[in-house]
Order: sequence, then C-alpha cells, then structure tokens
Amino acid sequence: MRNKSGMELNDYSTEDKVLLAVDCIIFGFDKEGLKVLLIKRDFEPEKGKWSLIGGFLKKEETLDQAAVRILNHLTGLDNIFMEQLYSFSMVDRDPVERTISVAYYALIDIASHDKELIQQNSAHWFKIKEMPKLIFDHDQMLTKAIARLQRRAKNKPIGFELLPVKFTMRQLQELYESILDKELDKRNFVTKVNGLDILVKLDEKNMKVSRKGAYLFQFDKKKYDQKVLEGFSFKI
Amino acid sequence: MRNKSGMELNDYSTEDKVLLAVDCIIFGFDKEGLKVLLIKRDFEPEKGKWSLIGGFLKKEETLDQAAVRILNHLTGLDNIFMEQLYSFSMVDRDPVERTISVAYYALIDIASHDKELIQQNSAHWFKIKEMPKLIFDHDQMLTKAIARLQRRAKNKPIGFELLPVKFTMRQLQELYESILDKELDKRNFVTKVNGLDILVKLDEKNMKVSRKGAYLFQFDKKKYDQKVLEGFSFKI
DNA sequence: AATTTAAGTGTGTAAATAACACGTTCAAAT
DNA sequence: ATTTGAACGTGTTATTTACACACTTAAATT
Repeated sequence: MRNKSGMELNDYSTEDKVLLAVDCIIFGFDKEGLKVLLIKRDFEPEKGKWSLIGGFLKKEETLDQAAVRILNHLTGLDNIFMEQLYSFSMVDRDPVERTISVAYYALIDIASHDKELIQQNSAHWFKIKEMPKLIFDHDQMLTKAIARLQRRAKNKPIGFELLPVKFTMRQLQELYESILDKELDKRNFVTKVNGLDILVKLDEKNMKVSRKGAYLFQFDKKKYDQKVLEGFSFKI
Repeated sequence: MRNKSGMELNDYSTEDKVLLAVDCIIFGFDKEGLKVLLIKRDFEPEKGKWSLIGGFLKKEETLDQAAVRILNHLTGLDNIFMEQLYSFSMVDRDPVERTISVAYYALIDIASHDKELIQQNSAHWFKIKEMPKLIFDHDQMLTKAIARLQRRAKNKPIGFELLPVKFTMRQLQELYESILDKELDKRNFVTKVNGLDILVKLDEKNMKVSRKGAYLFQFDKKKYDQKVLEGFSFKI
C-alpha cells in the first residue's frame, strides 16, 4: 500500500515506474466497408509486421493529449473523434521493456482525409474482415475496439464521424451494416432513422451513387444536442 | 514516435517513465442500499480525507493482478468480481508525483464479507447518496464507476455479485432500484426476472424479511452460461 | 379478534419492432 | 427506339415487448 513507511508523508520513491504507451485503432469507412489503418513497422522488434499506430506518453501531457499528438504526428489528422478504450498490461506484451499500453480508438472519414494519409506511405487501410496478424497484443486491442464501436454506434451518433458531412441514406445504412456486421432492412432503417429526427434532408442529390440519384442528408448536431437536453437518447 | 533514432532497434530509453497506480471502487449492498467502501488516509498528502483504496503497480504484475492484490491486502477479500474501468491521467492529479491511475471497480456482498472488513478499522461503507468529498480525482472515478455499474447491471448478471447466494425477489428488486436509482414496478420486475429463466426458486423461505416469509432464489450460473451459448442475452 | 405488514400473483393496453411489396427513375446496352 | 437492370423511395400489418395496474393471503402484533 501507499503507506509503506509508517511515516506521515508517503514515500513514492520505492515504487516501480513503467513506460506508458498509447496505441490507437483508427477506423475508417468507404464503399468497401469498415476499415482500420495500420502501419508497417520499420524498426525492431517485429520489424516489417503490421501494427497499430502508437507512441509513448510524455511526463507533461495527459493520455488524451498523447493520443491526439500521436495521431496527428503519424497521420497529419487533426480534430478527430477519439475515445479511450482500455489499458493493456500483460507483463511481456512488449519484449523490449515493461510497457503498459492505453488503447484509444478514433473515427475518421477516409475520403475527406485522403490528403493527409497519402503522405503516410507506410500506412494502409485494411478491411475489417481481412486484417493481417498484428504485433504484440494489438489483435486483442482491435477486438475490444470493434466491440466498443458496435455498442457506441448503437447508442450514440458517432457513426457520422465515419461519413462525409453529406451522405445518402444508403451510405448510412451500409455503414451500420458494416459496423454491426449484419444486414438491416432498408425500409425499417429509413423509418427508424427518420424517426430520430436529427438529420436534415438536403435538396441535393448524389448522382454518382446511382442513375436515379439519392438524396443527401446531413447530421444536425445542434438539433441533436437540443434533443439530448430534452431527454432524448439516440438508439439504432 | 517510437522510431526516433532512425536506427533499426527502437530506443525506449529516452522515453519518460511514470508511476502507475490502481484505485478501486468497491461496491456493496445491504438493506440500506448501494454503498462504497472508503478508507481514511493516514498519510500526507490529504491525510485524514476519505479516499478509494489504491496502490501501485509493480513491475512484475498485470493491472488485473495489482487490483486483486491491493484489494486483498487492504480488505482481506479474495475471489471478487472486478473489472477495469478507465485510466485517469490529469498531469497534477497526484500532487506528489506524476501518477497515472487505472481505476477498477469491484462488487461484493457486504454481509458475507463482514469478517474480513471488520478487521479494517480505517475503512467505512458510505451510502452512494451520502458520499463525502474524496481526494484527488476520486470523485470522477466514482461517477464513472456508477455509470458503468448501471450499464453493466442492465446487460449482464453481475448484480448477483452484490447479493448473498440465496436472496429474495424483493432483495433483488431493491438492489436494482438502488443501482439504477429509480423505483421499479414489483409485478413487472417479477415477470421480467422470471422470464429470464436463470434463477432457481428454492423451497426455502427467508422468514426474517417479512411475517409471511419470502421465497429464496439462487442464480443458476450453469443455466445462464448455457443460454448465452444458445444466443441468450441478459437484459433488465 | 382485529389490525398491520409484506408477499405473491395475472391481465389488458400501449409502444416498439419486425416483416413485408411495389412503382419510379434513369443509364446503359441492344 | 426499346429493353433491361440497378437503386431509389415509400406505408401497412403482425408480432413482440414494455408498462400500468389491484387484490388476496399468510403470519405477526396488539
């Protein structure tokens, strides 16, 4: 316990210190479905293997700040939805030195962040169904991240983080199908989403997506926040 | 990033190391409702204030192991339901030294662990509604723990961890009312719980609880596990 | 004997969810 | 000019689940 010495002031100096890493599961979505961004390690150990992006916590920053810094440094991305996931602490998870890793997950729209990411030539998007084996305990992290994403997507409007600002109803449905890994009924989905009353239907159509063209929608954050204040709770 | 040097082997030695604490929110339940176990700090800083129990991670153990060790060392408790909650990392959260704390929560049945706890004279149970101000960011931890407990109790049969092995329907209902902080309809509750079909109704009655006596029930873990395999998902 | 206390039980209604079908539009191919 | 196929957009019904609600009984207390 903290009070080892029996003295009044606790003595922290006898306690072990450890390295604290932050690893980040970056989710993206495009027409091929849900994806995760991985980088190929160019240093040992596990050089050449695929890995989540990660870095170390610095003394003068919080975990959230470290996660933002690491994400930005490695991808150029800024202003991204992120959430702390879980802390992983197997004793030998990193063979070089005892390292505890706090995993975060992030959601980005692949298309609108192409520029930043293209500069990252060692980074690649992998379909969630076709992930390579990852280093260390990163597979475990990914598994937990997917489970968290599925739960969150059902209960919070975070899915929109993965879409462009304007999207079609079908894109939204495909996103959910991809996250939840199951097919949804088109008519029921539309009814349910419209019932939430937090989307704006635009007068614009996306003509690329089909011959007929599909109406574009936009998430109305102001309206959503207002509804939350009134007791509304998102649920899909 | 990890690859600072440009050399093949990553150099971890330039990275900052930090203290890693584990703090534990211990929930209990008795006729007065949901409670949390706190200890009065007998060392500086914040001597005399109320605090969660905590300790430091050692180099050769996982966070889960540290949580178990700390809980056992401070309370004598063993074989307790525990789950990692969240990692807290405000830079000045501990004024003595930079410390990141990983919070865990634990569920125990107060009555059946009286013996162990009575030996802990600096520890006290506080009703969830009458908590004192806690040190550091422990209030924040508690808030998150309660939210997590509420979510989990609705979706997993963890509530039984807080009850004796044999309990009455009314005790179970009061537990849920206490966790969810709202009143439930008795008849609907009974219907719902019976519908789950994971309790065994015993031939025994608890005569202390009322004049008439109330039937005792028991959680049937085997049956529950079997039903989960068949796709069942607990929900209250 | 009368009163009090908590236990135990069943039914009807509303709300949410799930199932389900078809006509329209337009681009591309024939 | 016609056909074909792909995706769009919409509404009703059936089923399931959630909720609201009241009385009787056993036992203890007075």
